[in-house]
Amino acid sequence: MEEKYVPKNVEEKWQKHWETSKSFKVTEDRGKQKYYLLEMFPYPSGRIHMGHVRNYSIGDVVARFKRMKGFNVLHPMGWDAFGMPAENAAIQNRSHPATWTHENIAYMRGQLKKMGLSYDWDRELATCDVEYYAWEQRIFLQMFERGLAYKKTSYVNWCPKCETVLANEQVEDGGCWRCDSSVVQKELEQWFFRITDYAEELLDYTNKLPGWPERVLVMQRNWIGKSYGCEIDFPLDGNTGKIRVYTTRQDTLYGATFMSLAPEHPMALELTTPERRAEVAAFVDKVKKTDKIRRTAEDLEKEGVFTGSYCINPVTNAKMPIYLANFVLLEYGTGAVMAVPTHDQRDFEFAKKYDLPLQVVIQPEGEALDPSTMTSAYIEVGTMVNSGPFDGMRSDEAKEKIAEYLDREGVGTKTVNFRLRDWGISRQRYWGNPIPVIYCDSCGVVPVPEKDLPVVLPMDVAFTGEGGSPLAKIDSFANVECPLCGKPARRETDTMDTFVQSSWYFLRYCCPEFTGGPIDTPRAEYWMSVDQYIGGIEHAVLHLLYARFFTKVLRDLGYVNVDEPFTNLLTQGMVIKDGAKMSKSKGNVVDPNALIDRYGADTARLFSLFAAPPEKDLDWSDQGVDGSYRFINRVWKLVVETLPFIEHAGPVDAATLADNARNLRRMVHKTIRKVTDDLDERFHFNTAIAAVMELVNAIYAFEPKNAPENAAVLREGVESVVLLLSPFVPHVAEELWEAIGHQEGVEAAGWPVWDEAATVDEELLIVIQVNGKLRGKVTVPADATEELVKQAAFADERVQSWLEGKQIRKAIYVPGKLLNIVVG
RNA sequence: GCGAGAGUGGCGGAACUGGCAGACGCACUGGACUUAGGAUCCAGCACCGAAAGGUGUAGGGGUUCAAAUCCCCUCUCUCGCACCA
Repeated sequence: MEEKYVPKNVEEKWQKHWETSKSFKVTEDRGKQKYYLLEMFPYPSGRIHMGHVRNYSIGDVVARFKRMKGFNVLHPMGWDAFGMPAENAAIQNRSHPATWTHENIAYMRGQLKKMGLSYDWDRELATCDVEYYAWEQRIFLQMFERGLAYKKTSYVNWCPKCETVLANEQVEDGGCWRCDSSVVQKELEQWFFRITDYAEELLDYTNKLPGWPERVLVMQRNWIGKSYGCEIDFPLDGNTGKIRVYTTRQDTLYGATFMSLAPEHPMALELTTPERRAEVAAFVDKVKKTDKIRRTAEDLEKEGVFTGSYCINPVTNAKMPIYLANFVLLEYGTGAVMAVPTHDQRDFEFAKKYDLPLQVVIQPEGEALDPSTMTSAYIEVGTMVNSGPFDGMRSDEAKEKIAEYLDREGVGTKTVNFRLRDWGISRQRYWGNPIPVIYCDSCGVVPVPEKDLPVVLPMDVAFTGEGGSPLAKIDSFANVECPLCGKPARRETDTMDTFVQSSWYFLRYCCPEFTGGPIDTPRAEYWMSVDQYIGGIEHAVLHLLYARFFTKVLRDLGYVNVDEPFTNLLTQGMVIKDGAKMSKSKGNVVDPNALIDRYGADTARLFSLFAAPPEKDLDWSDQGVDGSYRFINRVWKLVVETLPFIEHAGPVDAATLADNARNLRRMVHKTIRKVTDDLDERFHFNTAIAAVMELVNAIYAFEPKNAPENAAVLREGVESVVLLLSPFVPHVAEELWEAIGHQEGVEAAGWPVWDEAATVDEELLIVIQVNGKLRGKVTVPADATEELVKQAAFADERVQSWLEGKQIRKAIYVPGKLLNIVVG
C-alpha cells in the first residue's frame, strides 16, 4: 500500500475493477430481497453539473449500503435524450441532433464512471434510441384504442415565425424566447392523453404514499384541484338555448346579476348582437394575442365587453347581461361564470368597472352590507338574505340545500370539477418520438399498423431553424399510403412531449433488452415498485404526476401489477454557491471535472453528502471540500500507521480487555449502530459521516497502539471505519480494505453489525440540576439506583453550595440521565 | 392572498419520543515541528465577565421540575399555488 493517498491511482484501479468484473450487474434473484433504487436520469446536455454529483452521490450511498446489507439492488442509469436543446444545437452547429446527443452521452457517461457510481451499466438506455421509443409508440396506440389518446383542438402559445408551439416557460415577455416575435394564441389540433380519467385515483393515492414528502403531495393535490360545486343552466332571454356555468358557490346564486363568458367560448359570437359585433371581435382578438402567462396573472386588469344579449337567473328571473371577460378561462369548468359581484372579488371589480348591479345575498354576522358602500366582495360564510326560501340559513348549510333544490327543479346538478386538464403531448419538433398515426382523406385517423412499427425518425433532415417542423418537410416521411385504403395519405409529423419518455423509463430498466414488448411483465413484477426514487423538487408535479399516470395506464393495459411507481421519494435540495443557484451568468459554477481532478471522486462525494442533509439546499464551500479531503487523508494515514499492529490480529475477546480498550470498543459498536440508523431510516448522511469522524478521532487518541493485547480491538475499530465509510467513499474504502488483507471486496464483507452488549455503558454521567439549571455532574455505575445518584449529587460540593439554606421540595430523576433538585 | 416549510455561534450544520444547546466540519487564534507552510500535530473558540456567575436557539407570552423541541401571538425568509368561478 502506498504511504501517500493519491486519489487518481486508487480510483482508476477500482473503477476498472468494477467495470471488468461487472460488480453491479443484477438479475432477478427470487432468493434475495430486491431493492430498486432510482435517481432521475439526466438530460444529456453536455456535461454533468454539481446537482448531478449530489443527486447521484446520494443514490450511490443508498445503493452500496443496501447491497452490503444483502439486498439484490437494481440501480440503473440512462438518458432522457430527446428534446429541444439537441435541435437548437443542430441548428447552430449545422450538425445532427443525434450526433450531438450521442456525443454528449458518451462524455457524460465517462464523467459518471469517474465518480465511481455503482450502476448496472448493462441496463443503460437512451430514450432517443429506437429500441426505446419504438415501444412507446406501441403504448401510444394501445392508449389510442382505448380512447386514452385522442385529438382535440386547443389554444396554444404559437410563434408565427418559428411556426411552432411554445411551452409557457418558453414565452418571455409575450415574445418567443428564440426569435422575439410576438406570441399569439392559436387554436390547433393536438394529441392529448386523458389523464383526467385518472384524476380521482391520482388524488386518492396522494393519501396512500407515506414515503413521499408532504409538500410534493400537497403540490400534486393542488394541481389536480378537485372542487365540489354545481353546474347550473341559465336560459337565454328571448331565445332558446341556455348557458351552463360551473360554480362552487351556488349559495350565492340569488346574487348573480350578470354572466361572464370566456372570450373563446363557443357561444360568444352567436350571442353577440349585430351592433356590438365590431367591439366584441376587437376584444376577442386582443385577448387571444395575450399569452397564457400574462392572461392568468393576477395583476391583469379585468376587462370585458357586453355581447348585447341577456340570460335569465333561474331562481330570481332577473335579466342578466352577458359579458365576455378576459379573466374567464375556457378550460376550467364550463368556460362560463355566473357573476356575483357582492360575494366574489373578481366579479366585484368587474361590476364596478362596467357599472353592473349588485345584490347582497349573504350578510356577515352583526353587520349589514350595503351594495352602495361596499369596497370589496364579502366571500365568507354568513346568513342568507334576499334568497327566497333560503333566507335565514347559514350560507354553508344553504350550499347543500340549494344544490338539492336545483337538482329537483331540473336546472342544475351537483358536480365535481378538476383543475387538472388532459395532457397535451404534441410537439412540432423533430427530435422526439413520432406519433404513429396516418391521416387519410377517406379513412380519417388511422393508426400505423403493427407490422409497420416503429415509425423511425428519418436521419436526413435539414436544420435551418425556420419554418416549423422539419419532419413535415420531408416528403418521403410525411407522404404515405393509407394502410386501410391504399390512397395517398399524410403521416402525423408531430412528435411526443419528452415527458412521455420519462413516464415509463423506470419500467424499461427492468428489462431493457426485451424484444417481446415494452415491458417484460414477470421481471417488472419482480422489481417494481421503485423502493427509493431520488431527484430534484422541480419535478414535484409534472414528471412525477405523469409517471404516476402512466404506471396506472400500464397497469390497466396489463403490463404491471402496481398502482404506484415510487414507494419512497427523496427530493434533494439545490446546490448553492455564494447565496445563489450555480449558473453561468452568475459565474459561481463549480465544475465537477476540476473537482475530481484535484481531489478525486471520493472527496467530491464525501463533501456533497457531509455539508448538508440531502433534502436541504447545499451551500458549496471550497474550504469545506478541503476538510473532506483532509479527512480521507486522515483515514488513509490511520490505516498506514496501524497496519503493522493489526495485520495479524484475531477476533476480539471481550472478557480480557483493559478499560480503555473496552471503551474504544464500546464507541466502535455505538458508531456502527448510529451510522446504520442514520442510513437506514433517515438518510442523514451528514450525521453518519460526523459519527465516523468522531470514531477516527478516538482511534487516533487510543494508546498504546502497538500493544499486542490491543491489536484485536484496534483492528475491529479500523475495519469498522473502512466499512462504514465504504458507501460514501467507495474507492478509498476498497483500497484500504484490501490493504488490511481482505481478498474479497467490502460488499462481500457485508455491512458491519453491532454487538448490543458491547454498547452498554458501564458508567453513566448524570447531570445534576438545581431548579432546572445545570449545577454539576456525577459519574455513577450504570446500574446505580436513584438513591445512589441522589447521594452522589448531595455529596457534590458545587451542588451543595446551591442547596445551602434552601428547602428541598422535590427531586426529579430521569433514569440514567438527569437529576433535577427543586428547592424553594 | 392561500398553502407548506424554515429561522440555532463568524459559516455549513448537530441535538431520535421535552432532559448537559452548539456534535462534526469550516474559518479564526495561539503553540509545536519547520528553510518554508496553503502539509501535519497540539490547544482554544456562543456572548458578557478578571472570576464567581449571568445571558443565550428570530421576538413576545404561556404550559412544565425542565422548552431549540409543546401551545398562543408577532416578525422575517424560502418554496409552491395564485383571477380555477
